[in-house]
Amino acid sequence: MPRVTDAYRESKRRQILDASIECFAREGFHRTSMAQIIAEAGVSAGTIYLYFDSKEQIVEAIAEERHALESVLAATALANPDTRQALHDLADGYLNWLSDPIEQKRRRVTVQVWAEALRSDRVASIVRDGVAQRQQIADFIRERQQQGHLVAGLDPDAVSRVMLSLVLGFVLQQAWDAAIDVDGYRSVLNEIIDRLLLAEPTRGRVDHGRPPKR
Amino acid sequence: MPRVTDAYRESKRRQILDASIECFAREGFHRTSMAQIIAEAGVSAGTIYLYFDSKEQIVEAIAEERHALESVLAATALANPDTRQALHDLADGYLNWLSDPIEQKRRRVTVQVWAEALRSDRVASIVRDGVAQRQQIADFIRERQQQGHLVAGLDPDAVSRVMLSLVLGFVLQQAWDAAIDVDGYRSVLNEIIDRLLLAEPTRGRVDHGRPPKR
Amino acid sequence: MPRVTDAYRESKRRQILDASIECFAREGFHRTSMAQIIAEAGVSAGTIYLYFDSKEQIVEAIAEERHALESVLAATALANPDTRQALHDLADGYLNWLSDPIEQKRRRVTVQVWAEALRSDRVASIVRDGVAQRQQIADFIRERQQQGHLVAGLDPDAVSRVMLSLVLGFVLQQAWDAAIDVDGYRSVLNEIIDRLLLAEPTRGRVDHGRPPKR
Amino acid sequence: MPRVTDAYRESKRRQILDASIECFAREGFHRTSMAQIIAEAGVSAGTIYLYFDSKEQIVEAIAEERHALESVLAATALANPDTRQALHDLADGYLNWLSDPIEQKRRRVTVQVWAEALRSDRVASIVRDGVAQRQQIADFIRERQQQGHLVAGLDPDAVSRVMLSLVLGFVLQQAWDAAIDVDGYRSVLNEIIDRLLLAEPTRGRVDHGRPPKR
DNA sequence: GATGAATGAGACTTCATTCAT
DNA sequence: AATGAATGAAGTCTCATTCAT
Repeated sequence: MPRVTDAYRESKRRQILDASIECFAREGFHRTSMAQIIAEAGVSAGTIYLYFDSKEQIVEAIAEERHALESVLAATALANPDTRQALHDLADGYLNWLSDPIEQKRRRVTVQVWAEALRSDRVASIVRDGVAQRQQIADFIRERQQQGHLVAGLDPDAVSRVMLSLVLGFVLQQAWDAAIDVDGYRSVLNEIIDRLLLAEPTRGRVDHGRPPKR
Repeated sequence: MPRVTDAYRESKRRQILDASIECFAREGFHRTSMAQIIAEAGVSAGTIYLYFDSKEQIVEAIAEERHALESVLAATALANPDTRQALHDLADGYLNWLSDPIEQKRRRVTVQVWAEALRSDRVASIVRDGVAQRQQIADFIRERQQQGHLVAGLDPDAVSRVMLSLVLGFVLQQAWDAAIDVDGYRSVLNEIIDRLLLAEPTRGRVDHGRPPKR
Repeated sequence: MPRVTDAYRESKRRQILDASIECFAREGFHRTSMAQIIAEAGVSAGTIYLYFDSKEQIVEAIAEERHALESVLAATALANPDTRQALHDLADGYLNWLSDPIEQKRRRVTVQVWAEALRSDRVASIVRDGVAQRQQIADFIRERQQQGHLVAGLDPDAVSRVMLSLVLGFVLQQAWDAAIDVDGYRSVLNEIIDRLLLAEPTRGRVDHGRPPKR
Repeated sequence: MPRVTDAYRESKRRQILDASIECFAREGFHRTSMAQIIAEAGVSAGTIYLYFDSKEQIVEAIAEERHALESVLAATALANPDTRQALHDLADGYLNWLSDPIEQKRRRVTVQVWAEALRSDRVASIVRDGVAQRQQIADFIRERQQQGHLVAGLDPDAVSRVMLSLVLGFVLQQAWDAAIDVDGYRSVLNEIIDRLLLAEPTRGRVDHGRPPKR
């Protein structure tokens, strides 16, 4: 069956990747044997190695794919000149994507990629690149702060880290418990966004209970 | 009457666990062989099996230990009647703990435990138990909302999830990049806490740039 | 009527054999994969199997080719009625051939063929046939002994084996170290030939140092 | 079965090496699978790797062993002050050793080691070291030439190469055909030695047949 | 005739665990 | 209690060969 089209190759590659994701989501990278991937993909051992150099490389390909998808979201949402809307869209975009049931299985793999990044330099750099979109958010924060649309005084970099945490943490919690209440999470996220948009600091405006006596 | 004292057994167990954490932090659970743990711990293969039934069980023991430590923090901080202070103390407590360099190596293991929870029911239930302290936070939020110390209208459960995310996300980011700016992160965290303490919703109070025309 | 000419087939066959020799000389039979031969020859996997039934058969074809070349030498040299000259020509012929740089790479393959002969009956019989030219030398020795041109009393068969050894040993040593001094080797060879031509035994004619006292 | 004696370890190692030699002699290095060695040695797969790092290393160990044995011969024989006797002893020593039926199987492995030396740097250096004993012979020749016990005018290095060839060639021929006539070979060897001991060159002393007319 | 993607048996090696000492 | 040599199932990957195109 020589000289196949690129589309054919791509579909075969997809087939292997999908089978791998299926297995990885079920059993984890390390508990998944090539034999399982082979069975799931319905191809022979040799064929897999025609498309990937090693099991490790399959993991990397999946990691890359994951993060490629993510970075699109930020770019489009943050283009909105309405600062509040931009941030809400970003949050909504992520949460909608994350709650897509089709994606949930894949997200289990993402969590494993995160752990794998601690061990594999290659995966680490993929994760680092993926997470680098955080810089877009930091830039956005900085810019909108200068325009007076966002409360000043907060380190844009730190804000972006906090926002990243809100996504990462959601992914983790959802991976552990798929029944997580997305809408509630979204509400709190939006509330945080709105409140961080305030120009004035608000500290001390409400009674926080009995103040410590020291 | 035991042939060895409990203290002896305990110290040997620690020795094995510490060696395992060292190896796991370096190479990950699955890439760490018993032989490596054996070398690191300076005990024999047979001895390890006198203290643990399997490699899996070592992982579980470490997972358990991790989460046992964490749950103390929440309980003490949240006892403070000053709501704002309680939450700040909670955030500070976590961040201080997390930035303890001694703990940083161990946290790499924590991230792997999170991934492992997707595969092992046993680890999953340990993680679930550990994360169950979130309930304490939710309860705290609910109670203080009723007392009027916290803005109403937000689902306490969702708020607690958000707060948990802020911790999980920090741990991840720090595991990937130990040089993360803790103080900046802390400031933003505290700012969020303060602003969430506001009794009044703040939506629309500031100019968010050119509003969308729809 | 063949679809392609014999010349075409032959050139393609050569191309494959040359590529194989190249690879075999570099990596050995067993470490050379068909993929390497395919790459070196610039043909497809399928094509190779149009010309050879198996990798094994390529080895055999090369072994055959090697020994076919060798057997010509002996025949021509030994036709010379001048016994001494015939033997010198034989030695020179071999050594000249063996020191031809183009042939040196191929000789590395010869050494492997020798080893392979221990395993493959087919290769063994090829080597045996190739080495059978030794019989020509034995016959030559016997004949010239009877004519009084060569010292009597030596088993012609054994002499031929010794002469074969001198060639085999040279090939081996040269395969291990291409910088071997050919001319020195040739001198000694010729000296041996000359001295074996002596009609008289020479034992005891020179002082061999202090004789053992037993 | 912990803490075994060195003797135990050594015997186990021998067991594995002997099984390997058996298999290698039968099938060659590359056609012998670890499974075959395992079966022949009667140990488990894991055990083999307790004694050797790889299949390759077994080959190297065998190569080393082969050549270690050989180098003893030369040293003892050449110590004899009677030059003629020394060389005869050397030749006899080798041939006796080589015709020992127990050793014949092992010699089939030696031939493969020679071929392997073309591919593996490690094996190559072992062969080179083993063959380096040739230097002892060259030194011996040089020294005895100076003492007038050996005909001068021949390069000692070349003579030693010729002598090495006589051994290598015998090994090869015997590996191909175990029925080789050792005594005949020995006679010719000794005759060559005797004749090379002559102080006077002998060229031209006998009639070599009809001289070429040029 | 030529191609080269596909095959799948089988290769080497690892490693968690056991158990005789 | 402690040891560590031994185990052997299972893992990843290779590669000679085939066959639809």
